[in-house]
Amino acid sequence: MPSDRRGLQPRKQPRQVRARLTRQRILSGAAHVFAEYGYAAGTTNRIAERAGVSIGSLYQYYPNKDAILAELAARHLEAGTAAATRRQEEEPPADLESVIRLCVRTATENHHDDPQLLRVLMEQAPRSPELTARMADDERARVAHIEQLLRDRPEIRVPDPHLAARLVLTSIGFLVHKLASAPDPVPLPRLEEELVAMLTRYLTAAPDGTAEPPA
Amino acid sequence: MPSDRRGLQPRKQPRQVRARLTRQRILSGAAHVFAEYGYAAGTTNRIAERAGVSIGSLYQYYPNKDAILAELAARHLEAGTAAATRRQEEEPPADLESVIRLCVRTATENHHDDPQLLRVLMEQAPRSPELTARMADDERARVAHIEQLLRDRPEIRVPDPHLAARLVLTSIGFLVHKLASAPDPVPLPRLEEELVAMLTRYLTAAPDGTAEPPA
DNA sequence: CACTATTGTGAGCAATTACTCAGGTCGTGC
DNA sequence: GCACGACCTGAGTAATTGCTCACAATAGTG
Repeated sequence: MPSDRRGLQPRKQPRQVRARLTRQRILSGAAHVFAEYGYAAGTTNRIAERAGVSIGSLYQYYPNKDAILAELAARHLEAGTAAATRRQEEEPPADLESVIRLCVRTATENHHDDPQLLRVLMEQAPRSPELTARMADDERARVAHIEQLLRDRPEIRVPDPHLAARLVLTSIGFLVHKLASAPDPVPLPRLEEELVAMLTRYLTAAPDGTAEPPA
Repeated sequence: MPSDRRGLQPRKQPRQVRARLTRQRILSGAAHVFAEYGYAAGTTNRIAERAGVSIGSLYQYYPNKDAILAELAARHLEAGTAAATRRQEEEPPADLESVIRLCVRTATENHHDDPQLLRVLMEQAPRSPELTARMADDERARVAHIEQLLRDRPEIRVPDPHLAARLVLTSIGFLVHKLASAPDPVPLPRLEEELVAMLTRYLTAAPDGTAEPPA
């Protein structure tokens, strides 16, 4: 099992349409194979076969197996944030509950795309420094965003907005993923309601145990 | 990579003390190796070396690599539930907050044991039917326990106790694990406070958005 | 057409892996 | 002491893996 850190950049830029198509086929082949077999058992030969491309072609565009997952991850993150910002611009959330609901919706859509692949991505991220960095950056940005939002709203009663933001985002990201793809899955609409309820109550309740209704 | 499902039962029962010691050394060697290298890169030869035991001895007691992880998981689960029930008998929780706090404490202790190994365990569980089953059973029992507890307490205002129990337990299990071992880790006492706050508010608030203080 | 750059191929190599087995060492009861 | 079973050893095997490379096919250009 070689693959001794050689960077994750593609080793060759496609100059013809044919090549771009090949790259695309490799990527979607990899997505299917990783989702079905997991990362370890998702061999490069299997990916090439599934993509309908020779193993040599695969290695013309990706220096190693990690690079394929890295690009898959990059595209996923990019698509996710793009969708989130677009949606936020279309319909700016009025109250806290709407903000939370928007986050939950984003997570559920994210999950709906390809739960299996998403799991592989999250599992493998900690073992690849480049992936970890990318995902940490993304997470940091989202946390900062929510944190600012919490600071701006007077109805928020929480001692540490930063911690609260982390808690909220981590909760959403994982609970959706976990409970929606459990052996006994929770229906997404139900899950959304409960999550929104839990988090808004957490954020708007006063520290002493009493609570106030949202403004 | 053979290992074609041969069952996870030990292939030989130790009859002498020497053998029991060997088994123990293999187990703790495996715990270290899996924690350090992950499951895929935690090879059986490395485990044997770390345990100070020959590879042949390893395969006298474990039919394959999966079986080692399975026993590790079984022991972990067993220890966890034992500790939880013992603690619950020592000091029966009075109010809801105490119940939640007890759950959180159990999770943090669980985490404190060996965060890395715990991660490997949770990652690998879905790929091994036996492991999945065992962990699912454990989870079901804990959920049922909390669910009953929620039903017994009048101050709980939540539409579906079963879903609420799942949500609470999944939240605790994962959030502790994730936030305590993040690159920027949240101090455990802080995390405990916030988690307890979040979950008690969720469980005791009335569905219409107002809330009542715990009885 | 010819010539070059780009793209595609797949047999096969080097490394690694889970796992075996023939034979040795140790403990235990007589 | 002796015999027998329990226990341990580790070089070796078959299979798998990520990846290379010599070559073939195709596209672009004049």
